[in-house]
Amino acid sequence: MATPPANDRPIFGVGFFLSTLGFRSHEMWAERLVPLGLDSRQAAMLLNVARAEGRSQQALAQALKIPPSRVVVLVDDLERRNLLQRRADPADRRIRLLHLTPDGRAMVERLARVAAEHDDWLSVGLDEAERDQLVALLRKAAAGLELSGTVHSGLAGGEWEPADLG
Amino acid sequence: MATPPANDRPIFGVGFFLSTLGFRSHEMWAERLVPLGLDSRQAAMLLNVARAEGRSQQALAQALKIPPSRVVVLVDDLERRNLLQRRADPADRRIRLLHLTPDGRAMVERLARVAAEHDDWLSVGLDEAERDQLVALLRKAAAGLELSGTVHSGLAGGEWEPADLG
DNA sequence: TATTGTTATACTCTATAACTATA
DNA sequence: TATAGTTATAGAGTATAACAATA
Repeated sequence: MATPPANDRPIFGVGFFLSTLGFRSHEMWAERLVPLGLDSRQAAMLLNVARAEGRSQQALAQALKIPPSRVVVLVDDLERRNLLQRRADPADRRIRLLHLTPDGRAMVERLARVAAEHDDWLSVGLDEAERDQLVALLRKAAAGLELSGTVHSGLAGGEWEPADLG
Repeated sequence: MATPPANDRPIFGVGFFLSTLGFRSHEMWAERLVPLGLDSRQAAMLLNVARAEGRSQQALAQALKIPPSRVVVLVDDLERRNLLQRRADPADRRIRLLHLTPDGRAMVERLARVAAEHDDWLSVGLDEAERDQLVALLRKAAAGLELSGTVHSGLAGGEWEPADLG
């Protein structure tokens, strides 16, 4: 049978559950970050830099889709707390290269643990097979949306920029 | 085999994809509402009232988890545009009962069509079986989270408050 | 002249708290 | 006195635009 006409379809479909669960996931993620003293964006920044140290602030702003002016203050804070470090680019002195400090690297590991906890919490209603299935389907849906626009992705290789994590 | 230790688990799991896709879903949903002249919250309000006409503003505020003061201005706007109507409660004159106007009902039907389009768009990478599977898994995950706190739900009966739709 | 990072400004949301009218 | 709705105020978060240094 074909897809039923719009009016016969449930309002509570993919979009509804995705938005609702996504919202709740983000909400809870932010809560888990409080003890770490991190903003969800700052967490994303740390993970992003961890994946490619030596990024410029500009690149980061683009990946996270936030204005460069906002990156400044967030990096300011991370630098003050010795998690991130701005280094000069010998080739172009306008650019600040972002690097993790040892504390920053420790924080990234902590983030990985918290993310795992978070995932467990999110999928508490699912058994292991279902959880794998869910991730696979979400991945596929994301690929179909060419989400590279929103979250810079190289989906083909299974690589994701954690731009919006949180 | 058991769940692997936190540090060996991918950062890009359920939480990441749920947040990312949920965010994108909401973003696109809001875009689709622009031509209708609706805010995502206003859309949720209309759907909410459609499911139970005669709700009070207070009840609506609780269901949508937004302060009553905010409900006022949103209802003001919807009333000005003849989509919603405030009626006096004969039993308690403090209360305003919310009802859809004929225009409001037409708008709800339009919303149903837009929501169907939106769902199609979201699941463009999936075939029909996969899409059904995804909804089922999301539903199950939502049930596991006892999401009734965030989105007032009677999940058992498959009934959802569209509080956070969008 | 264009670009990186920065600072300053202005604006949009949002929540909070005062206020009124009923109960 | 307590509650529904409303109004007013103040605060957070955000983007925009001006600015300085370098290319």
